[in-house]
Amino acid sequence: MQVRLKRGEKSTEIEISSPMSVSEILELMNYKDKDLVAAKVNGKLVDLSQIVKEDATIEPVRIDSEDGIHIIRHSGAHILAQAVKELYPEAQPTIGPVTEDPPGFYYDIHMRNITEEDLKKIEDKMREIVKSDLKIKRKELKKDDLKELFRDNPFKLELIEENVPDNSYSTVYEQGDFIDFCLGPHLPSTSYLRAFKLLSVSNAYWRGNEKGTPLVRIYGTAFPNEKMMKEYFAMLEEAKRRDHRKLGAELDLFIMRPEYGPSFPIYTPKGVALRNELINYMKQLNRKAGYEEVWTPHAFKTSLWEKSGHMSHYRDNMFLMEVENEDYGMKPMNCPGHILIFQRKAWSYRDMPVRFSEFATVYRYEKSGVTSGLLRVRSLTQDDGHAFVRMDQIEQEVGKLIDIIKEVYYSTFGIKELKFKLSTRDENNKDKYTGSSEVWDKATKALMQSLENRSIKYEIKEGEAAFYGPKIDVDVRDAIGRYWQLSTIQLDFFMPDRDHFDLKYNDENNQPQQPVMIHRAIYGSLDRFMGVIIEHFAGAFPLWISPVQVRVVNISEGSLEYSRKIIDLLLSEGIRVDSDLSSETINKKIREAHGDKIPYTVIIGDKEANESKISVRDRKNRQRNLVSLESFLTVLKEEINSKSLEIHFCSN
RNA sequence: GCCACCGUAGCUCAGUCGGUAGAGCGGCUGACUUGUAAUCAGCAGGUCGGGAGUUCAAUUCUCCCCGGUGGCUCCA
Repeated sequence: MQVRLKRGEKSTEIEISSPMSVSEILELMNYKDKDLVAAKVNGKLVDLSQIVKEDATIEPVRIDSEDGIHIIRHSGAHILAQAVKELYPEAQPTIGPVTEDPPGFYYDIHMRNITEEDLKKIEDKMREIVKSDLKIKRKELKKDDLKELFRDNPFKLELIEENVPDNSYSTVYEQGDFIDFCLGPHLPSTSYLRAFKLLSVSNAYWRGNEKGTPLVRIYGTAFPNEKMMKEYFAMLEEAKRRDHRKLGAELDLFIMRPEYGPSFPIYTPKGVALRNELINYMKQLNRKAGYEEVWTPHAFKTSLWEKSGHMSHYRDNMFLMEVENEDYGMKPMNCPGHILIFQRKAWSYRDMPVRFSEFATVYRYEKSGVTSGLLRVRSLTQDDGHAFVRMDQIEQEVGKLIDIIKEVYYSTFGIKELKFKLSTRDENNKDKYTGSSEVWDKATKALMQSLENRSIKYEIKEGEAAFYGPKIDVDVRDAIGRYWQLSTIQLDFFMPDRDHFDLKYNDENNQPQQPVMIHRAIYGSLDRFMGVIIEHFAGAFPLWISPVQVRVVNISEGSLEYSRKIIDLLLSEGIRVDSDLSSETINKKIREAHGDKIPYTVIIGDKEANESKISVRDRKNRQRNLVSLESFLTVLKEEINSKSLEIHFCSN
């Protein structure tokens, strides 16, 4: 047999006469590497113990390669499970996958709840296992033998039943007394786990089903060496500094008073300055896209929510109240209100699309464990909008929306880490959905087409469509790696139908037709979007949304009067200005301006006052002395109007 | 909602092996009048998240509640 060893560009070949393992072959070829953990044989990732029986190309997989790291973490999960089994013999391991984001692994185990102290003990036990350098052995077993082996573990039995066809084989991995049902590959032995740490304990459910068996989930991470692990933790610390909850408090953008309103953010003057800029920008885009702005009340009688289906589908998330024997509900969504506006008159096919937009605060009761800073709250303001369109207008309308999303995220805010998702119907469970198959297929195709026309990469999430229609969602990553949904474009065949609001327009033959509703939001939740951009800019906002654009500081009391004059002039030009005219030192004032991430600090001393000039320092430590106020204002206004992502004045 | 952890001054945190608490920053007052990342001094702030229990005594121990943080199908 011909065996070729491939290392990057180089390759060498030998001839072997009988089947032998990868490690034997490598030894034969004099390939020695203490960082070798696995190999790719003809492109397939396998253990070093894998027997080669035919012509093959072998690529060594080192511990610090992408595949190597994956294997370390996978074996880390096994060692974790082994440690748990040794400490708690009654524990039943279930699944233990590698996670991409955050980088690491977890193992879900059916056992009693454990505390952080227990976690320490488990980690110590893992170190023992690593130290004793147990060989990790792969074995092939028949399905029946697998079932016999795991007869005490119903979870593994379920997995075996599900994944291994009758009468066929699958693999287990054995290290010391521990054996796990697993496809592998794994490290050659436990001592290769050189840098690892257990991170946290939480609670998960078997198959993610809240009514299923609760499991203990233990999170950990592992790296090829201590240095890489340290770097990772340092990076995490850095990310925490961007956390919008921390920055929101430091920059005085919003507060929370959980004792009075858990997860109801309260916006302070600076936060509102930022919000207003975001709102004005979006209102302008909405107008350009043909949306007419409307306003609807914050509560309606439940009769409206019954008609819209919210009382049957969304009741648990609604704030309900009784007033004078009548039931009311705070609005969790705006669609029914906008439908009432649509219904106020008769429409022609020529009028379509009809579009309404509203910056509307909605109220949703979220379960106590799922709220998080501004990213998931119970009162949120949506840049909501609804377009009522003809079937043939879907693709164009959706395309326009995608263009807006691209403009807002990519161009205006420079946010590139977006994930587009197309949620479609579960093809095996069509009864769950309203509307005909034909309409669904057409609509899904239209969504797909509008994404592809703009060469946007997207994931298809089959089965994640709402029961009333397919949708496109845009997710973004936060400072600590979690993804949150921002924009959404949802098609809806449900609310316009005869059983609900029975919406109509007349076609060219004067026949009544049912419009399709497009629910859409670009920021999604303004609150969430604020959280995202606080983290994205780490609080150093572009000038146009910066709550304080300019701070004026004086050097000493002598320049007080001239400082006040400059403040008034800036204010009269519509610049958001604050000042520090206290008797503190200039050193301290500058330090604080930097801490507050103020874009421009205007410094006024005797020199400036005498020459009727100003000096400007920016938050990047750059400075221009003795310039005219006019030249500064020109640049300020240019940066504000162009929504510049950079501040330039001090760079020339 | 479930699991773990957490809740001390406006903020960040220390502390009490059970005897009702302390620092820095911030605030206020005064002195200093400063030229580019913390001037000095004094003062005022806390029913130690809420409730109940154990105890001569609870911020500290126990239980309950309220909040916060992280996690809750990235399938063997």
